Amino acid sequence: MNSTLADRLLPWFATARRDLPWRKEPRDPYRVWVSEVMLQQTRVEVVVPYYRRFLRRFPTLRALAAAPLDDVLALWSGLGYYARARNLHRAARACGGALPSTSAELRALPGFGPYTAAAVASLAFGEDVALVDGNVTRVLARAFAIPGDAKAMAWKIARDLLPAGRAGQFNEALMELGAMICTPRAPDCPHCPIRPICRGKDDPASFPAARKRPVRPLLEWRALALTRGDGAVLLARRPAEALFGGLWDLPVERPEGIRILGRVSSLGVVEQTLTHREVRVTLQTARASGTPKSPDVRWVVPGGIVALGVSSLARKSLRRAGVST
DNA sequence: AAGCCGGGGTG
DNA sequence: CACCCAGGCTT
Repeated sequence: MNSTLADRLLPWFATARRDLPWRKEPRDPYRVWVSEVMLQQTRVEVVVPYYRRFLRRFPTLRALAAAPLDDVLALWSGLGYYARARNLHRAARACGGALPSTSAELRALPGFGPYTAAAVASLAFGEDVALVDGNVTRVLARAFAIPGDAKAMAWKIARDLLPAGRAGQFNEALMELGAMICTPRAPDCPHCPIRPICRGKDDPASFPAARKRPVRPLLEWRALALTRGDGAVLLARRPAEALFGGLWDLPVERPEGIRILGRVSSLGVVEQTLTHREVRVTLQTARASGTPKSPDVRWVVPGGIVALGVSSLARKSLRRAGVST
């Protein structure tokens, strides 16, 4: 008997499956969606606490659609890739109370690419549709010894292997295998359920082929921590299309309507390494007063920052300036 | 097809 | 320090 990959994978998954908050049965499409978006390029352990907070504040799609974008970004603060939050919010408002139930319709909503549309459709609506993420690419690249860039071939193989009527389980099992056994480094081949049919088991490090990374350019920014007598700090909203778009941050210069009192002093340098950028912020501080002219500039009192979207880098600068976040 | 978009855990 | 994570959007 020539047993298939699905035949080996599904029994293993039934016993090894992690208990994650978005796996509660019956699957709620909204919850599946939120988890899938948060999990884009983001590890499970990082997502879990964000997911719990998000669902507590926005328990339903309607609650999310009714909320202001700033509230959504506030709960996304620190998670990164903030376009995900903006698209999630846009899609919630666009889909009129309920998610569409097919991958083709989902694909038309903002933030739904090939992966997320297939994930929500198969996991929440039972559609027989394959998916490929970083885990699946790695698992299939090894299992079938795919040379070079394995992504496109992985999609073809995933479709070929998909067991009818069990797409959701199969997709989740494939990703779980990639996360728990067939890991990027030091995969646990001896305990792998598909080891007998894996072509890459003797050389897992060769698959998928390594991509070369471009060098990280250095961004040199300035930031001004202007504080008021009552402890408030002045924040400015970043342009939507910029890095950290739509989030609140320390201003680069003195905004219109603001007077600086006394002397400007240095707070040194704050740094943050991103995937494609190295950011170095030269930080200064001063006492100030006045009323900002732009609505995108605000005095934020201590404790008020929690209600705004703020990047991890901005949080570092605020901490350096002695502002509690 | 390639570049851009965060942040952090891990070897 | 390099690598990569339940990717999508833009050009």
